[in-house]
Amino acid sequence: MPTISKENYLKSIYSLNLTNEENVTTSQVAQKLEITNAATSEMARKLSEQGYLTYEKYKGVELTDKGKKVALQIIRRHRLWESFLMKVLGMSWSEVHDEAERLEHNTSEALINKIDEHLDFPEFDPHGHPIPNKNGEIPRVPKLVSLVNAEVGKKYKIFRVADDNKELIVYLTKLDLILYKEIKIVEKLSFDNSIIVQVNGSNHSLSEKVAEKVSVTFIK
Amino acid sequence: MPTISKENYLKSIYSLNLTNEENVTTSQVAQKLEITNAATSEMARKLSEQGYLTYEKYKGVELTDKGKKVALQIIRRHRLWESFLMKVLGMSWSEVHDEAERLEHNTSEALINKIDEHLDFPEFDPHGHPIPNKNGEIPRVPKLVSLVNAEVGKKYKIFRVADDNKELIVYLTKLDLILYKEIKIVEKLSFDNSIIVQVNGSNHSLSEKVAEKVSVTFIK
DNA sequence: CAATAATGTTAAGTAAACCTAACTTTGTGT
DNA sequence: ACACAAAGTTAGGTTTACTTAACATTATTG
Repeated sequence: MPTISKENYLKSIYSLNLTNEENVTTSQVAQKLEITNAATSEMARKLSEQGYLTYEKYKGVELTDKGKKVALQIIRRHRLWESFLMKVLGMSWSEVHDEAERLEHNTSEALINKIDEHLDFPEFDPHGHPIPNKNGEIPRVPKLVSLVNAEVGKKYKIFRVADDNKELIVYLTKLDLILYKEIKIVEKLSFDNSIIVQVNGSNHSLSEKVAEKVSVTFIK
Repeated sequence: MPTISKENYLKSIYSLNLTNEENVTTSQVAQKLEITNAATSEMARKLSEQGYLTYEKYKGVELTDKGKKVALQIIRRHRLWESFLMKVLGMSWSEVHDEAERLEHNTSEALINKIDEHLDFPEFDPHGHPIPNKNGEIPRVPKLVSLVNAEVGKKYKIFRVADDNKELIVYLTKLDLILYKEIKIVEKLSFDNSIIVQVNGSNHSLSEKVAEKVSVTFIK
């Protein structure tokens, strides 16, 4: 069993890999985990010794099947906990990420499977991220567009919101920009890349920073 | 905030203190936590430096109000988690202790209060232990007798079973010696201090070791 | 294409929480 | 009461996961 710290490295590498063309670098991981590059280099060496990833100095890391398996397990736990805390215990969208971040490392297979069952095996978490099943298989996700690339005049449904920023989520909730909400792109302002969207009949301006964190699916 | 390790020391000291006449000694704590006396002595020094307890060399430790507060908080989390895992997620009596042992250190105030509310503020956990409330107040417990001291011919209700031994709980469950079950003391064998009890009309012999772990209330 | 900036690594040090082994204090039995 | 056993403490060592500072490699750019 990897330690909590190692689980966090593997999880970070997995998710960085999804948005990376190239190999994940040690400093990307360091930034994500808010630790020094030095710590990451050292851990990369250890994790590769233990077969969780391959590591070439100055070239970055890549998860092995063994490493991916652990990462997917942690991601599964995280997303199921988030779902459970919201749906069963009524915690708020903005609270659940931090809570799940701790619980995910302290949850047995038996417990997480009970939670999965209790929720009737959900495919997506409250932020729109797919939940790996018992075997680490990930549900198919519809074609997503980042809100920054959405087209003016078209309608979209909010499908995913980054879950790692509490304030962002509080802000979006306040605007009723919640999951599965339908929105229309009213205007895009090229001088600052902000976007004006229509929600519930009223318009809101979103900065580029915010729009980057929201993914949508096109609806006719 | 104390570390997980420190939380465990404080919790152990608190519960040892309940059954102790004298001060809790470092080696009692060491035994309970399955670590060496050396580690416990050192930790006693640190915890007293930090104001969680008073420590006099060779004389043992005593929790301060600050230390008691932490201990009660952890105990509250433990017992609420146990209740929740059984009642809401259908985990078994024997599974929940170990699970709660991990979760108790990774649960925010907000979450534990949601759980408390979801369970409608229970007073006792599935093993019969009282659950401290938000303010650390402990519900009144009826007069309990250890099963080893129960009297032949009288009837009792099972009120508490030690939760720290999985096998014991599996064993008792198999005999249907579960919480709130009514039993009758049929016989006590003085040569080995074993006890024969009647449950659901049939008799079972319990060793002294087992009987020690069960507390009962007298019923007329 | 060489200088320099940026990125990444190594070495040495720290804190927490343990360990073993040696030592000290306390309790017990005759 | 005093010798010895039991209980408790201290000293020194280990592992994990970090840190800072110095060093090495790779990328950029003038």
